[in-house]
Amino acid sequence: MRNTVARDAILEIINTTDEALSQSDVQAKLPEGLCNRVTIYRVLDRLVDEHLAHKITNIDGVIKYANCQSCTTKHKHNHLHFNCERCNTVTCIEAVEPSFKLPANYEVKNVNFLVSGICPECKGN
Amino acid sequence: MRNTVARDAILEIINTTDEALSQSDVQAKLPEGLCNRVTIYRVLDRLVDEHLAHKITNIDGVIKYANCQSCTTKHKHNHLHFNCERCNTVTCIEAVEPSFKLPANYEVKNVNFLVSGICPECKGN
DNA sequence: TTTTTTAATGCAATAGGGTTGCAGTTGCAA
DNA sequence: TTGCAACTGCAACCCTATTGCATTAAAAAA
Ligand SMILES: [Mn+2]
Ligand SMILES: [Mn+2]
Ligand SMILES: [Zn+2]
Ligand SMILES: [Zn+2]
Repeated sequence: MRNTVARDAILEIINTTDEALSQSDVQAKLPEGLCNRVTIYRVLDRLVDEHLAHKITNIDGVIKYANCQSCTTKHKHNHLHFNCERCNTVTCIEAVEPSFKLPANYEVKNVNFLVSGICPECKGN
Repeated sequence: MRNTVARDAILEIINTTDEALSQSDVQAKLPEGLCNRVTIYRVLDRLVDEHLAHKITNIDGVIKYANCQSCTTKHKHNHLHFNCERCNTVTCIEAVEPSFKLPANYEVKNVNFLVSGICPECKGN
């Protein structure tokens, strides 16, 4: 993958933000006019292909992206994601991996565990 | 809630289908022209309000609806949902409730556990 | 350094799921 | 039977996301 201005800027944002970001979230953080909005969609998808970011489908159907902690050869993201209804953020709860056991013959390829409610920050205010 | 033709038909479909349905899935099962597509959206939402159906956000962001087994005063749906990538269905796995424990001060209001992969039917074929 | 290759981008159009405002209709309680 | 709020149809709209194609620009090759 080529090292472009858009890629650098977007990866930097993903890596320095502690909440999952949608395309429009990323756009809001990018310098005005750095790149086209379609490019953001494409770069984010490429970062997923490169195992540098992972996708989360929020409860409202919007796709959010967050950096990968340690995915080299393949993605592994069974951790929980929390969507705060008040501040409307989605955060990776890396420490929590829900356990479950499917009946026989189900082949699991991908997991999207999303819990929504009120986050500690909003709770305290 | 009033007893309308659309409500009756849609509730019947939801209750006799063993997979979660989107608005367009419901529309495809309804007799041509029985009601407007907007009505389907509105009826489905009303069924959720009445605790007769629950919502699931699929991995692709599309909202699906399935009947409630036993929700009277409030919804309780911590069970797993499985999305088959091959036959593109979403099914309630009522028997499986993933266990997890959030750090302190998170208030959970809603849960959306979605696992995607290959279902037993598709696996066998 | 210059040339070449092709990945990456911008732009405009398009798709698809879902919502909204409002006028007209209808279930059902009185 | 009547009155009215709940429900519906329709058209317009919103939002997220994708696609086709011409152009640009990394970075490999010369
Ligand atoms: Mn995550
Ligand atoms: Mn369910
Ligand atoms: Zn919050
Ligand atoms: Zn299947």
